[in-house]
Amino acid sequence: MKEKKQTKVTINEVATYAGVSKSTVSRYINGRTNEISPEKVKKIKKAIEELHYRPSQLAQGLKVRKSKVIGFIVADITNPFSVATLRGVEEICDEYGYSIMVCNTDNRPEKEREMLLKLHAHYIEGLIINTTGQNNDILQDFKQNGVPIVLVDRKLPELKVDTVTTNNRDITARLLHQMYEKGYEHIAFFTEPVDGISPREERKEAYEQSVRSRHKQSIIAEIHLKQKEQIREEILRFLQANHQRKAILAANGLLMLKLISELVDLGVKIPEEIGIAGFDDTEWYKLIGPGITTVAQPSHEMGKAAMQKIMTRLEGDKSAPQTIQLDGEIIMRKSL
Amino acid sequence: MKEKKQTKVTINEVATYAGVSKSTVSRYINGRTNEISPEKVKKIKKAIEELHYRPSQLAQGLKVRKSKVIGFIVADITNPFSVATLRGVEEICDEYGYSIMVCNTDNRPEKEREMLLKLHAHYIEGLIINTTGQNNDILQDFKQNGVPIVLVDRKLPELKVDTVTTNNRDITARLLHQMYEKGYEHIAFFTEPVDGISPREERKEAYEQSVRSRHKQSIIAEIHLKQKEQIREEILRFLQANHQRKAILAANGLLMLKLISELVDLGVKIPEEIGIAGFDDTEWYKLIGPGITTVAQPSHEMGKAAMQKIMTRLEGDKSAPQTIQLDGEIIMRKSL
DNA sequence: AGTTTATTTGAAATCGGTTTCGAAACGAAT
DNA sequence: ATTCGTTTCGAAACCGATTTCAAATAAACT
Repeated sequence: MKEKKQTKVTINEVATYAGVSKSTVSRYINGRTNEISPEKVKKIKKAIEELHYRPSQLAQGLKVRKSKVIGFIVADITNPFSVATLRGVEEICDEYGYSIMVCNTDNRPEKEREMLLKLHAHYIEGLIINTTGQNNDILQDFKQNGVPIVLVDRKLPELKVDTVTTNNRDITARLLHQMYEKGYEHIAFFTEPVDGISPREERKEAYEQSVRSRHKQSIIAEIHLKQKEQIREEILRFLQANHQRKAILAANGLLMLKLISELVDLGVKIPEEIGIAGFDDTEWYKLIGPGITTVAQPSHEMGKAAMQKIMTRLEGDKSAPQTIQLDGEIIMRKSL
Repeated sequence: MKEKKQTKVTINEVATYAGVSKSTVSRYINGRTNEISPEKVKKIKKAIEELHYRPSQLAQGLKVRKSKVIGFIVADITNPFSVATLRGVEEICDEYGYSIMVCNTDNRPEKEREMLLKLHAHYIEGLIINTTGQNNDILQDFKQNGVPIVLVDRKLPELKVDTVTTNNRDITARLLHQMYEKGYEHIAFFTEPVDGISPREERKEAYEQSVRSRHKQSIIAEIHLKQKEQIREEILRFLQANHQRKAILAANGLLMLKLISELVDLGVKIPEEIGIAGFDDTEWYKLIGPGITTVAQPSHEMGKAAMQKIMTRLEGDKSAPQTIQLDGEIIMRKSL
């Protein structure tokens, strides 16, 4: 069995097989069957089926400047939040026949930069991005070129583009309110370095404001997850401060995971010795310890909304950039 | 500010800007600078930089039949196993400048079919797939067309293609061995319907064999996750059988999650009243109850291996299809 | 029947690249 | 000065589609 040169079937082959010109086949593909005589329609249809023809997205894209691909850039694909968003995006993409190129940046601006350039070369028609915020120039370029961008989760005020986020401030305030209601007096806020990342910023600010309005002292621990020891130290410091009725609010899921890990290792009882709550709900939080109280983000909905926005932009909507804010939900469990 | 017709910069513009022909620019792009005089090289380089030129992957791909894209089809993207694999694939893709189109099939053959056709239209150069096993004809086509395929996790013996899996049989046997060592007498196997899906099949068979070789009775519960009640019923049935020293082995992560959920709801003590163990380790298993014993699959490595294989095939390796079997690892925790 | 109008159709240009092929330029060899 | 071998380069064809444009055919109207 020699090298089968078995090349893809092209529009030309369909044309000759059906005995028409490729122009006509093209018309057929694009649904302009009203411009074609019924017999030829039949023939073309037959030819396409028998040859298993499928138009090349590349050729098509090259000609009409539409790749039918959208780019999805995410800071950390291992975060379940990202995956849920991806699923939402995918759902809408499917509806419209779009494909997704997924890129992971590991929160590294240079990698994000590369990915952006790569996607650019692929003529993506739209971009959904959970950005590091360090590549605004390229994003600007996309925008100039008429490629709609939607920021998810992380805002970027200096860039005037559509954005889908959670109502971080409000939901944080409400969660804290409930924590105070439950009698916690000293609530610490554990966060990764804010670094201009909007949800972190908003949560932190909401925390500070909440604390301030109750004339308490804010206790903020900034954790670098790379430094394995640091989180334990911060926990110990907080635990050893001799006040009662303590709780920790963790600013994101990954941090929460580490936090619980340490607490379990230290043998600290939740919620007796310390209450905890955090962001980014996942199905297994209910199984951990007494069940962990969290803010569930509507990630899936966010993905859907983002892609939907891309589509309306592609369909010509030129209205001012919109910020869609979806509501998170507080899932009360026994960790408080 | 009117419609900026701001179109992408093309090779032609670079050519005229640099005062050379596009052939020469093309030569430059493809690194054949030895065929170009040093001055022109300089000029072209300058032009490219100043114009921020990046060759169109579409045009390039159309001509050379290489899209620089690989397809990754996964049965369930919300499964952490899939994500870990994706990360592995991505890592290698990056190295070679490839992009990934991710498709989720929800384990539905028709959706898988659509995705396959879509990817085909995009001229993907390689395909990594966690298949439902119902679209072998299309996979066959890809293969015929010279698009390398790698199956991950799920084998398909009737298709002669490269495959990356875990040593399911062996690791299952070993886990069961350890369970018996620990004194469990009655071990039930909970699985989703096997449906020709190889890892499920292998795990089940290994279980049956293990049980048989010890002259015990196999207790297999086939769970349809759609039917919410069923899992609880099966659990109760097993619990109520009046033998002692029971344990459940769950065939995959999702099932395990439901299982634990129910056990917690029922207030059954793990491991006192029942031992449990399962597949697909994730970071939070150590935090659930006493810590859940699992088989950790080397998902990330599997993704890397799969993509690596694609690359060697693309580089011309014509050797017989290979099955790469990576070792899972038993992570013993307190749930046994 | 003759003219006008509407409907079908295919040839050719185009999208942005790559590649073949032959011409021009250059120095070296005769 | 002529010939030959390299090296450097651009014109043109091509990848697989879409689209314009004008020709051919059919239908409609005097």
